[in-house]
Amino acid sequence: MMEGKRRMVQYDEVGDQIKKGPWKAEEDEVLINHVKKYGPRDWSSIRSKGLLRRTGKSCRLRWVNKLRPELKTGVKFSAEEERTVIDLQAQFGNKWARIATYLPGRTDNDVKNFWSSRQKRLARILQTSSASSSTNSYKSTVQVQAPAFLDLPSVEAPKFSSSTDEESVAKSQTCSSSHMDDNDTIKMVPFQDLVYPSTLTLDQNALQLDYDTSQKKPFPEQESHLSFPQIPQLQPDFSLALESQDFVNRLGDPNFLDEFEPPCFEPDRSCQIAGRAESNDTVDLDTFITDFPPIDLFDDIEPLPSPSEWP
DNA sequence: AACCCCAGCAACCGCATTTAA
DNA sequence: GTTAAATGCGGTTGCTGGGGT
Repeated sequence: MMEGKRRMVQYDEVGDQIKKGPWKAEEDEVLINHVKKYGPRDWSSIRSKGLLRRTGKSCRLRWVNKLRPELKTGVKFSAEEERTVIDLQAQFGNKWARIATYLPGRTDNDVKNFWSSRQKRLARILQTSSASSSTNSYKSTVQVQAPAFLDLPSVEAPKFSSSTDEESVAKSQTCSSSHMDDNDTIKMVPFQDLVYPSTLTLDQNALQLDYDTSQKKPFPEQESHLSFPQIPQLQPDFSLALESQDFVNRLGDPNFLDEFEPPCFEPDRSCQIAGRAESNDTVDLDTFITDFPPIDLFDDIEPLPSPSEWP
C-alpha cells in the first residue's frame, strides 16, 4: 500500500493516534458490535470509548459502504440499475446519495464509482473517435450554432433550496436541451423553456422514466416544495450504443450526424434552436466539443438503428 | 516472466448541513 | 439565537488485480 500521501497514522487534538487505511476484520467486528448495541449512530463515541482508533467519520463510512447487511457487495450493476442511474443522474445531477436511495443495496459511493467509470469509458470512446475523425477534412469545416443559453434574457431564476441543487438542475437541463418527439427525431427545446416552468410545453406523459416506478418511492420533488421543470424522457440506451464498436466506427462518417434531424452538426446549416433561428452565431466544433457538451449530452438520444435497418 | 495500462473499488478530505448544548 | 460537535455528501486519490503486450 502506497501511503506517501495517505498517512496511516495521525494524531487528534489530545495526541491520540488516529488509524487510517484499510480496515481489518477485527475492526469491522468491533464496529458491527457497536452498531448492534447502539444502532448506526454515535460514531464518535467509538473512539472516545477506546474501541477503535478511527474517527467517527471513518467508522460511519465503513458501516455505510461496506458493513450494512443489506448491501449488494461484489455484484455488478444490472442493466436496469445502469439505466436507473443514468436517468436519475440526468434528473438530479451528481446527487449520488439521493440516487442511491432508488437502488436498494447500493451506496452513494457505488453509484459515484459506477458513474465515474462510465464517464471515463465514454470519454475515451469519444476521444478515440475524435482523433480518428481529425484525419479527415469534415471536422475542420463543421460549424454549429452557439448554444441558445449563452445569450438568455435576464429573467428571475427559479428558487432552489441550495446552490448545489440549482447547479445540478442547470446541468441536467444543459444536458437535456433536446428531446425526442413522437417520430423519434431530435427537437431542440428552448433552454428557457426548460428553466422556466411557465413556458414549458413538453408533453408531461413523455417525462415518465422507462422503468417501473410503481414499486419505488416518488421522486423527492413530488414530495417537497421543490418544483423545477422535469427533464424530458431520456434515452439512456444511446449511451450503451455509444460504446458499441459499430457506433464508434460511424463517428468518422461525414454523413453520420445527418441522421439526427434537424442536424446539429451539419456543415453550412445552423442548428435550429427555437427562438434563435435568426442567430448567425457559430462556433468551431472543436471548441464546442471541448467546452460545451457534457459527456452525457448524448444520453438523451435514441439508440441508433442497427445497420440492417438503415435506409 | 516482466512490464504496462486500466477498471473497479475503498477510503480520505474538505465542505455543507443538521443537531445538540 | 449562537456555537460547537456530529453527521452527511461529493470530489478525489491511490491501491489492487486482471488483461494485454
